[in-house]
Amino acid sequence: MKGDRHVSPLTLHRLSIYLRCLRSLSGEGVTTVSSQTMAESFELSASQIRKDLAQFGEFGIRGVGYDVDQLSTRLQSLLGLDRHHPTVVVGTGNLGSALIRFLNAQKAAFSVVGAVDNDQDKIGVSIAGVLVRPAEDLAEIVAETSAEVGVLTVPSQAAQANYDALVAAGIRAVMNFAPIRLRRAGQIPTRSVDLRIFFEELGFLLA
Amino acid sequence: MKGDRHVSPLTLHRLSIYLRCLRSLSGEGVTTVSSQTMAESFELSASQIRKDLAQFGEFGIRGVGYDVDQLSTRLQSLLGLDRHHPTVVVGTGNLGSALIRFLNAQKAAFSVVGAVDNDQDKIGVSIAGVLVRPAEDLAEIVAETSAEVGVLTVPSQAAQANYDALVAAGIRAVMNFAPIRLRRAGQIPTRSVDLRIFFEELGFLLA
DNA sequence: CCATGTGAACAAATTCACAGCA
DNA sequence: TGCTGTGAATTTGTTCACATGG
Repeated sequence: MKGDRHVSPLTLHRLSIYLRCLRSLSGEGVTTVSSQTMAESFELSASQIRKDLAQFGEFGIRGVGYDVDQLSTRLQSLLGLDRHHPTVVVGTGNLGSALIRFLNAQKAAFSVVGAVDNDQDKIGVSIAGVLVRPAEDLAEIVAETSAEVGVLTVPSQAAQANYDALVAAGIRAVMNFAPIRLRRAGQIPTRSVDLRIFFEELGFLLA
Repeated sequence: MKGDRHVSPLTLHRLSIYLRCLRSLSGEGVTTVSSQTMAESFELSASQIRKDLAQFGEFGIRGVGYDVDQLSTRLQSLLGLDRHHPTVVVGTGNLGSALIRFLNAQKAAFSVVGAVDNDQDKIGVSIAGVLVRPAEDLAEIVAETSAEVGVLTVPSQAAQANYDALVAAGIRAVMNFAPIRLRRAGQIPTRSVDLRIFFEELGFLLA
């Protein structure tokens, strides 16, 4: 590793993709792979794979390639997937409840340990084993569960207030699905995913 | 406009963001906005806004700025949002049904006109007014409804086969939510969204 | 040998800075 | 005057090509 430089969002995104490819290879029983083979199989660029990985250390063996499982493990560690990240979901509508089921179905690093909503009809209901509690309990839940990640799946009008509440409650990162540009509070890493934007991009390609 | 050059994915993504910002401004009753004001309000870059927009024509008035509604309309047209894109959903699990409800809740360009699943328990059920039919009926549904867009929300093992089925049925664009790298069939625009990748990126930022 | 890791060459994207127009 | 639209400068990202080492 060469002094933990800044990692570009593009590289970060590709690290996740490499991990997905490696898992797929591992599932097929492949133990070693060269950047070239990987590039051909998954429509990537061989030199880019090498450049991306080289930022974090020397993972390959010259003349041979990369050990699939070893590299996989190393990437998981880089992406913090070898640690558990307790997650709370704010807003249990269609998307919120789908995400709870999605995240808890796969036994992965992000598991949902709490959920809140302000709709009386939803409070008290359990989704994939997670009890939906009133929005006022948010800070309490974050404290009780040591939740690190907050998932925002509330309507856009409510997004900023709930974001601020998450930050105030001491959450360490936020994943926002509300279609709005949040005003950041502090230095909390925040990732916004606007499903409508993906569809709109497709709309352009259709035109 | 200057001879319809290639539009970079980054620019395309930002066009969607600009549209979101303009709608928000319009909702606040703002009628005119300068690139600078917009940049400050939404944490964007003023010169980048101008560069991006200038690719498609001269939308602004020097000394004044942009007409919010006019630019909004123009962007919608660029993104093909002034046309209707009938959409079919393949796979009506958590995410699939959430997307059906999501897309049909907002009266927007993408509305779901059909859905298929291969689970007997789901076939015959209606989700937000959309009847779930057997997977075998896919080609028929695409033909009946003139569906342009296919949304893939099936488990990863089934994704490639269903993708191929969509393409064979004559779909014009595919939105894939299965966490797999699809092998493209033909020149069909295809956009993949892997929710796990967004979480993994957040994992890195937490580490 | 063969494939990695890397500096050097190239390409793309962003920012700067200002001419030109309402 | 004030803000757009745009070439030029800069930064960032990608590809190339090869020295290096298992």
